[in-house]
Amino acid sequence: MERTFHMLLYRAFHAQRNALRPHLGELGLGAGQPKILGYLIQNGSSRQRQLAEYCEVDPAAISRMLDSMQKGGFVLRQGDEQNRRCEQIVVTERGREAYGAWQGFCREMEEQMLTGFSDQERAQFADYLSRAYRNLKEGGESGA
Amino acid sequence: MERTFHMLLYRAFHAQRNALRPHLGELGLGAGQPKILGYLIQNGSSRQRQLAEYCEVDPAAISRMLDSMQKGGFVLRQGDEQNRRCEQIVVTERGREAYGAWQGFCREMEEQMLTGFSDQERAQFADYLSRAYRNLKEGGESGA
DNA sequence: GGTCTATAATTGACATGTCAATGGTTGACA
DNA sequence: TGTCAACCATTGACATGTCAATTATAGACC
Repeated sequence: MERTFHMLLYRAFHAQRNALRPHLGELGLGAGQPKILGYLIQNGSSRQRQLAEYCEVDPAAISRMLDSMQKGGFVLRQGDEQNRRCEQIVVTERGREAYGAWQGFCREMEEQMLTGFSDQERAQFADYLSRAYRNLKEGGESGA
Repeated sequence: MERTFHMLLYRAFHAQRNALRPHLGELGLGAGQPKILGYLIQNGSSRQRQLAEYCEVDPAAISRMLDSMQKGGFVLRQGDEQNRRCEQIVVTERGREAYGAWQGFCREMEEQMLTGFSDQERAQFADYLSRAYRNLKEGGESGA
């Protein structure tokens, strides 16, 4: 039944998303939003352009997600004095809390996903995924 | 920088989709549509409900994709005489051709993605992805 | 036969992603 | 200084996904 890697990756990814969806609902976050919070927490603040690059997503998507996250009280847009084109985005306390909870859910999901994997297999799996990503990324840059 | 499996899987999946996107444009297909064609080609025809289960997607999404695919001449909806609630979906010649081309693009992409992977590593990678999928799937069924 | 429930598909409302176009701001350079 | 290109964010149009509600048909049971 078509055991292509395209299919395998799609299904694993999809199953992950489905496993996490209910928790997103609990937290009041959308699917792409925890990633944004994680980046902001690590970096203190960020422009939307940087967020888009980090998330590998169109800036338009970031813009709209931030609308919703700001409404939910997870982040703030504070204009940049030096450069009025830009917005500096910062996380609120509420955003930090939500991200902490999210990480817990992710760990649970990951344990479930990796049931029966030895430590060595986990490391190998992570390595394969990284290499696959890099291979595609490089091709996309030079080729296009 | 947060090396979670959630992140790793997301990025690999995303890179795959980005690599294939231009080809989808060429073919006039949307992202979820080749999967539908593949199923129809293997099974001759199908109801929309079955397609939704196979694609692990809401029936509503299938309904709208079929609208577009029918408009594009890739499939036909032919009512079921026995059960007028249902539609039997069939692939057109154009649909078969597009799917053939799609498979070629997928193989190319896969080669790119697996550059530097030995045969044994490929097999292992596929195995890990399948196991991860099954683990999540089972948990989702019993747990929820 | 008539009602009641289950099923197939569709539709609407919303979130997220793409691409293309727009608006403001900055900065470089003649 | 004035123009022009580059850049950041936003918006609109569209595809895809979710969930919830609706419509039409089937099938079961009284």
